[in-house]
Amino acid sequence: MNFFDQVYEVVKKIPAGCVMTYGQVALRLRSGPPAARINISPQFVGWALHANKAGSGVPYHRVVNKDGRLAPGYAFGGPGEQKNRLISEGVKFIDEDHVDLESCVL
DNA sequence: GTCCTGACGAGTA
DNA sequence: GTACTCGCCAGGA
Repeated sequence: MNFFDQVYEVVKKIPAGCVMTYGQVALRLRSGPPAARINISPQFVGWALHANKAGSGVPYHRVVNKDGRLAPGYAFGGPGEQKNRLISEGVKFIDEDHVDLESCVL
């Protein structure tokens, strides 16, 4: 169980229609179960997801940066695809590129 | 075996 | 208010 898997576990727990920021995930890992607690910077959350292969069952399109903006174009077939998945899951967008973080604060 | 990089965020100047 | 720097861990070259 490395920090990779822990990131995946947290992301997997994000319900459909909800989004979480990198910072939120990192914070959750830091304040999670002591046995699994790791000091992680938000940067590595994204990096772990990037290292993960798309299709591993990890809905990492639900992870956005603190502004609620999607990854520049490193996800799936591009930001459009990620956005598409979020919309089809019922995630609200306050802007063309910004998801509504208030719609589901975990 | 070692060095650099990498989807970010928070703090300081 | 804006811009820059540092920190975190693991994988790849």
